[in-house]
Amino acid sequence: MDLSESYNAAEVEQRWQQIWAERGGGNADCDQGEPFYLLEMFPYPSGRIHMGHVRNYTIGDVYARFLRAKGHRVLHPMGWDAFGLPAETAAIQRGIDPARWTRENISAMRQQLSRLGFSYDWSREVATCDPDYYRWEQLFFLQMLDRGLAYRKKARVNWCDACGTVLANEQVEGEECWRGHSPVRQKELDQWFLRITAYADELLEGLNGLDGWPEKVRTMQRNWIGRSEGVEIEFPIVETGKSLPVFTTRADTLFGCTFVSLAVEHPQAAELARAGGNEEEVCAFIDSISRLETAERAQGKEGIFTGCHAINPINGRSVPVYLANFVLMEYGTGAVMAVPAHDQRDFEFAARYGIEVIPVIEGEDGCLDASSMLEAFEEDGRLHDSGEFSGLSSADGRKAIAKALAEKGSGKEVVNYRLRDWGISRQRYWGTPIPIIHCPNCDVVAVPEADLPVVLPTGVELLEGGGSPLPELEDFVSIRCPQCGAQARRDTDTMDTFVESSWYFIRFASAERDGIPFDRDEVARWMPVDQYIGGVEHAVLHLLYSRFFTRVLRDLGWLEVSEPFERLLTQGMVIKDGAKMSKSKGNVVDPDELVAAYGADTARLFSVFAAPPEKDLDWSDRGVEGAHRFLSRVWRLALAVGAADAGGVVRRSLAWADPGCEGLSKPAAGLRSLVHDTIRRVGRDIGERMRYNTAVAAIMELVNGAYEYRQRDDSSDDAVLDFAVAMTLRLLFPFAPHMCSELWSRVVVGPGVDEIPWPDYDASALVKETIEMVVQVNGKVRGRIQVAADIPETELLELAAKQPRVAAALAGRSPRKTVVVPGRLVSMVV
RNA sequence: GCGAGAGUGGCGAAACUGGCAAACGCACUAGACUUAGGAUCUAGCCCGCUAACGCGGUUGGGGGUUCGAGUCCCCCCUCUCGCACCA
Repeated sequence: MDLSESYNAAEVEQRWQQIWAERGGGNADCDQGEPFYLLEMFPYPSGRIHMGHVRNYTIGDVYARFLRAKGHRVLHPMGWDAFGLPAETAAIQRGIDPARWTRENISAMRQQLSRLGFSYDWSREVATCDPDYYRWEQLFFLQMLDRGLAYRKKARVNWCDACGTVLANEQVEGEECWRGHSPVRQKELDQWFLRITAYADELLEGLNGLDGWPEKVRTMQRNWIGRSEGVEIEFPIVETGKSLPVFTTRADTLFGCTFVSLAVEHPQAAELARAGGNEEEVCAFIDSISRLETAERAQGKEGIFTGCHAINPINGRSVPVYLANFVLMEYGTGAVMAVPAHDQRDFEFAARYGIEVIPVIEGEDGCLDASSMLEAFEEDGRLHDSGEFSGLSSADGRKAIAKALAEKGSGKEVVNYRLRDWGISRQRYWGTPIPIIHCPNCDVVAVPEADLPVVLPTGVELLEGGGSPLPELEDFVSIRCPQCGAQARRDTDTMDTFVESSWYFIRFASAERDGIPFDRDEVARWMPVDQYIGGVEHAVLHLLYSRFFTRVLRDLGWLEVSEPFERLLTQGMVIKDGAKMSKSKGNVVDPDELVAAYGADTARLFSVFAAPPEKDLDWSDRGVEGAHRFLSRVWRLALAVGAADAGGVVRRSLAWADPGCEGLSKPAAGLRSLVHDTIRRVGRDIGERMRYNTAVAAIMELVNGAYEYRQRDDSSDDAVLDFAVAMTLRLLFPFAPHMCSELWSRVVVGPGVDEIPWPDYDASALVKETIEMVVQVNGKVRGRIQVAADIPETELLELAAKQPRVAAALAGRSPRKTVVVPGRLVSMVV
C-alpha cells in the first residue's frame, strides 16, 4: 500500500460493515457485563431515512459503542413502526399492496441504516405490522377489556377528513391534525377507549421521579394531564326540581355567583328549555352552536337564558341559568357557577347580558366597586360579603366553604383532569384489527384468546375514496358469535398506531419468544430503558401513552417497573436555511447522497459535531466538508506515524500502550499529558454529559497536538506519538467506527480497536510541574507567571508583584487585599 | 394570557462547582509547497485606538452581590417552543 493513499470512505466502510455483519456486532448476547438498555425511537418505514434519523441514530450509536467499550452488555435494538396511513395512500396512488410496500421500505431502510454503520442487534428486529407482533396487542386489549380499562362509548370525537379517521385528543394540535395540519372537526361516533384517566394521578406523580427527563417534557405532560382540585357544588333547579352539579376551583367566590352557565350539550339543557318556557329560542341556540366547529365556537361570549333558576346552596339566592358557548361539556360537569367579579369570562358574559356583578374578594388595593370594574379580579385575596366566611383568606375560604357544603350535603371536594380517555378506534385498513365481534344477541363480544390473532387480511383492493375496505370484506367480517353462535360481524376498525409503539420497547427484551409476549426474566433484566433518545414532538403522544401502557402491563402482571424510560434525551431538529428540513420546504439533504459523497463516518461526525444533541442542528455543506477534512487529517497522521518504515510501505508498527512518564523529553511529556487529558474529557463528555460536540473538539485538539509534536526537529520519543495516535483512533471510534477500525488494523500491533477497553486516564499525567498563573490587579489581567505547582504562597506573591506590568499597575502601592486561587490566579486589590 | 427554554465574534458554538470570554470547527486574510490549487502545511482572525509593546471596551439592556459575574440575585427587552375560554 502506498503511503500517500488517500482516505477512500466507500471502500473502507463496505469492508468493515461486512466484517461487523459476520460478527453480529450489535447483538446484546455477545456482550458481558452490566446490562444497559439503549433505545432510539423506531421509525415509520416511509421508504427512506432522513437527516433527522441520521442524527437521532448517530447519537444512539455513539453511545452504544462507548458503553460497550466501557464493559457494558448493551441492548441496542431497532424495529419498525410499520402500521399507518402512508402505506394506504401509496397503495391507492400506485396500486401496491400496503404490506408489500411496507416490507420493501423496511428492507431499503434497514440497508440505509447498515450503510451508516449503526450497531443494532438485528436479531431482535420487530415490525409492528407482523401478526406475531400485533397478536399480543390484541391480547392486551382483551385483558384491558376484562378489567374495564378498555370500553366502548358513543362520543363526540375528533375527525380528520384528510386521514379519513378519528384522532385522539393528543393528536390534535390547535384544531389541526398532527400529521398534516389538515382541519379537524367533531363527529359523534361509537368508539373504543382506553382508560388512561384511571392512571392520571399516577402518571402525574411519576413525573416527579423522572430526573433524567428534560424539564420541558415533564412540564408538557403535567399541563396535559391538567389536574385541578376543586369542589363539585349542587345547585337545585327551581323549575325542574332537579339538582345541577357544577365544578369550581374557586369555592371562595361562591357568594359572588350571579348566574349559572351550561354547555349546550349538557344533558339537562333541553329539559331546562322546556321548563323555562322558552323552548323554541333555546333549542335554536343549541342548534346553532352545536353545528359550529370548536374553533368557530371560541368567537366571543354568547349565550341564552333558559328561563330557569338555580339556588345557590350557600346563601339560598336564586340565580338565572344560561346556556353559554364557552362552557365545555368535556370538562368537569359541563356546568359552571358564574362569578363575573372574579372570572374574566363570566365578567364579559355578564357585561353582554346585563347580569349583576358582586365582588366578594378584596385584593391589597381594597374593596372592588362593581360599577367601575373594567375586568374581573382573578387573584386570591380576602373574602367579604360572604356571611360567616367574610374575613378569611381565599385559601381558607375555599376549605371552609367546601366543608360547609359537604356538611349540608350540597357539595364534595373533587379532582378534575384535563386528560381524557384515549380513543383508539381508527376507521382505517392498515392497522391492528380490534379483536371484537358484534353480535345481534350478545352485543359486543370479545374474540376468544385462543382465536388470536385476528389477522389483518392482506392482498386486498383498496378503495379509491380512501376508506377502509374491511367492512366490505365478507370473509373477514362475517363470523359466528362465540357466545351464542348467531351470525355476527367483526369490528372493522383498527387500533391507533400509537398503541403499537406503546410497548415495542418491552417486546425487544425478548423479541424472539413465540408463545408469550414477554419473557419475564429478560424483561426484568432489561427494563426500564436506561437511555431513550428521540424527538420532542412525542412529548405528550408516544411518551405519555408508553408510560400509561407500561403501568397497565405492570398491573396485568407482565413486568415490575412503572416507568418505561429512565433517562430521556430529546434531540433537536435538523435545520437548513432557517427552517426544519422537510420535503414540503424543499430543503432536504438526502443521507444517501451524503454518504456517497463523503462516507458514513463523515455524516456521523458532522451530525454530532455541529451542535450539542439536544439543540437544533444548523445544516452546513461547508461544515460537512470540515468534518471530512478532519477525518482525512487523522487518516494521514495515522498512516504517516504508523508507517515509520522508510520504504514507504505501511506495516503494523504502533504500540497502543502508554509508554509511561519515565525519561520523556518535555514536549513528549506534554503530548502524553494531552492524551490523558483528552481521554478524561472525551469520557466525561460522552458518558456523563452527552455533549458529543465537545468530545469531538477535544479529539481535534489532540490531533492538532500530535501534528505540532511531529513538526519538531528532533523526532525522539516516538512511543508517545504512537500512543497519541492509537488513542486518537480509540476515542474517535464511536464517532467514526469504519475509519478507525481500518487504520487500527493497518498500523497498530495487537487486538482490534473495539477489543481493547475504553482507556482510563492517568490523573498523575495531568499534574504539571510548572503552571501558568494569571496575576490580576483590580480585576484586570496584568501578567502571567510560570511557577512551580507547589510554590509557597509568600514566594508566589513576591514573584507576582515583581512582574513589570503588575508593578506598573500597583504604582508603588501595596495591595489592600490579595486573593490566591491555587493553580489559577493571584488577584490584588489596591 | 399561562408555562418552559434561549439571547456570547461574520457563522455553528465553547467556558466542569463564580476565576485568563470566544476552545473546536466553518468562512475569511497572508505566506509556504506547487505547472496548478477548490489539495496540504504554517500563521493571523471579537471590537476600538496604536507602527508596535500595549491601553480601553465587550457575553440582549439596566441595577445589585463579590477581590472577581457569560455563570448568582432583582427589574426590563427580544426570540423560539408548548398549552390556550379547562371554570
